[in-house]
Amino acid sequence: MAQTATLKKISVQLNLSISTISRALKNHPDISENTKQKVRELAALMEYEPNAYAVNLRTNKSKVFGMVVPAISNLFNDSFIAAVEEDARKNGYSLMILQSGDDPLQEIENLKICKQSRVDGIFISVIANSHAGEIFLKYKEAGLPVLFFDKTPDAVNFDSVCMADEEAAVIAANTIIKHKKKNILALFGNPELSITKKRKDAFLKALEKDTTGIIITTQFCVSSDEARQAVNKAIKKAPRPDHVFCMSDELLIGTMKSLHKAALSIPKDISVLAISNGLIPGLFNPEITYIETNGYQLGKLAIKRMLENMEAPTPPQSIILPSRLVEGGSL
Amino acid sequence: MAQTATLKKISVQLNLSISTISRALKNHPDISENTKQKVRELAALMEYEPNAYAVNLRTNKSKVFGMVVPAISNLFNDSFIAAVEEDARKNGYSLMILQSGDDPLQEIENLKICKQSRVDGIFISVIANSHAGEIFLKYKEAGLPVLFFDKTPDAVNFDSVCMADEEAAVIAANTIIKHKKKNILALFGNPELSITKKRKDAFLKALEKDTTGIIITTQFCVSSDEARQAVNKAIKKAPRPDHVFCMSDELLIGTMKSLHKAALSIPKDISVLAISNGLIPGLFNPEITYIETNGYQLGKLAIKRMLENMEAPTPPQSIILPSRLVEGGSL
DNA sequence: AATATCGCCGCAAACATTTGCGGAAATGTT
DNA sequence: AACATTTCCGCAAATGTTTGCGGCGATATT
Repeated sequence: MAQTATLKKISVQLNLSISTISRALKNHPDISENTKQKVRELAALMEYEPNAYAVNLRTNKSKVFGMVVPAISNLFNDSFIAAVEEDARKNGYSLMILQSGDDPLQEIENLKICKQSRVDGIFISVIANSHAGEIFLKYKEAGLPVLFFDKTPDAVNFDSVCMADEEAAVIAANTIIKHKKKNILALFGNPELSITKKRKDAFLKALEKDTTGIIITTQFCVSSDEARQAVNKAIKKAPRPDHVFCMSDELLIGTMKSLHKAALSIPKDISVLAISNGLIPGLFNPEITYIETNGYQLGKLAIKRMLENMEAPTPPQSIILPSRLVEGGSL
Repeated sequence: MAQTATLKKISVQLNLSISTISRALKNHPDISENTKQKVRELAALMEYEPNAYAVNLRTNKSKVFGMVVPAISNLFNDSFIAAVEEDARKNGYSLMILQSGDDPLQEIENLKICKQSRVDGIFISVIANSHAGEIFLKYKEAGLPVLFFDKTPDAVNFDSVCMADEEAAVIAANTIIKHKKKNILALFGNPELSITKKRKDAFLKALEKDTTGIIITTQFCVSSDEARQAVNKAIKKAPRPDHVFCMSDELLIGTMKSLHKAALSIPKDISVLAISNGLIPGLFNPEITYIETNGYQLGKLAIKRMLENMEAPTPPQSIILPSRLVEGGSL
């Protein structure tokens, strides 16, 4: 209950001025070693801690980053966030997290909260039908760094950190060709997202190279359950697809539930390939072959870029994390 | 690039005092409707936003909660955090997240960061060998609310929100008895955690009631991989266990990898039961029967409790969320 | 001995906001 | 017409910290 210590309280005890206390605690050369010693001792005794708000007010810096995501609880986002938090903390920054759900208004609201909280920078993965385009521009002009990750708008001239979406899709397509699959069910996420378009276009284009007559059925699913139903339906048709491609963990989960229920054997009856963070594919037997999208690594890149921006403003960059195939036994 | 608007800047434009602007924007009755109108218009035009730091400095409130967890990326924690963030935001609060890893010093450091950031309250799930006991006491005495969730120290006189750990363990034990399992491998997490002790003690005690001669082997595993190795070893022994109990998702994952590799059929060769958030058990075929620990629901309870505390300080409560059995086909 | 240098420290303004108090003008009351 | 009340607004202090500038005594330089 002891009142929290302030510079002033220390100063009256020691019969010194506030400025001297301040300088002593920051090891300013103007202050003699003698008084520094005294000040430090009393400060430690009184458990002095600088009032962050006063500091922020004075310096106009908060040492806080804002993180705006559709949802925290997501196999990709959570590891991304974990990585960003780790390195932010190591560099004296904290992370403030806001979820947008799938509500464009909430996303805008969250950006405003970041602004009002005077964060020093914003990480954002945009929602499907984001309306926040002009806000990004405005913030940027106001000198508030905005960094997009994973799900980015089509805006240029911003920092962004993404998976190699096209590359991943191409690897997927080539893997499918290599295994001579002929009747493909390809599941993609929310069609409003540019990440979906990119992956789908690259996937289809890469498959076109195969001239042996592949049948491709593409389907958009915005939830695990939609994927399950899509697969349910597809495997009842004749001819049954001999392969399912899932562009995300969510879709993979739905797919596997359907295949389990239908008691189809993988990869004998049907093969499976996904783009994933890696946890989920490892749970099945056989393990699912996947193209890795490493949220943790991406987070490391993102925070690195942001910290560079804190040092000195640099021209915007698009950073892309390469993909790699991790072989399971599902194909 | 326009300098951010302040009360002062509005005041000079309108030839009014700063205090009048401040009061007008808060709809203070002292100010005439006429000038309120003018002020509001100009404020909107200039895109005035109150400087959070100045407000916080003045009011000594931050509208920010701190969340200290061992790790964000965790099937339980991430949904807990998501729930807390949702309702915090709805009530005008933001969430600042700090990860402790498994480093007691980092945990203490994170608590200090919370204090220095002048958060209005702290949610914390402690790490295995936490050294932060005295700090909690000190913060509490200083009027900074601390709420424990999930992994709590043995401290009394604090708010805490937990799963019904004993109850879940008892349900598990009874389920095992009901299914007449006789040779049980029981996997528990970090033995330093009180949650582990509680679950283990309750589990063993409930199994004692069965007098038909059950063999129980308990094992502590601090990672998914340790669980995998433990199961690997156990199933090679004769007689082979006819059941594996896992107190967490992490252990379940390791267990399933081992069982898959050994090509044991569930539940014919061996049955499985877990305490889990629900996502992972649903991925297997058959789905794993589990006792539910709902991080999301727990988060809702936690933030509700914290917000009550903001209204008016209330005596500490221990809130316990009941458990329920969710039947899969693994038993 | 006069001047320059240096070590050590305090004054005061600035950051943006909130709020108790008081004051002037306008209106209402006898 | 004298007084009381109400309406509307400004002054100034306070929150805790940072920092440019200047000052004073002591030592060093010529």
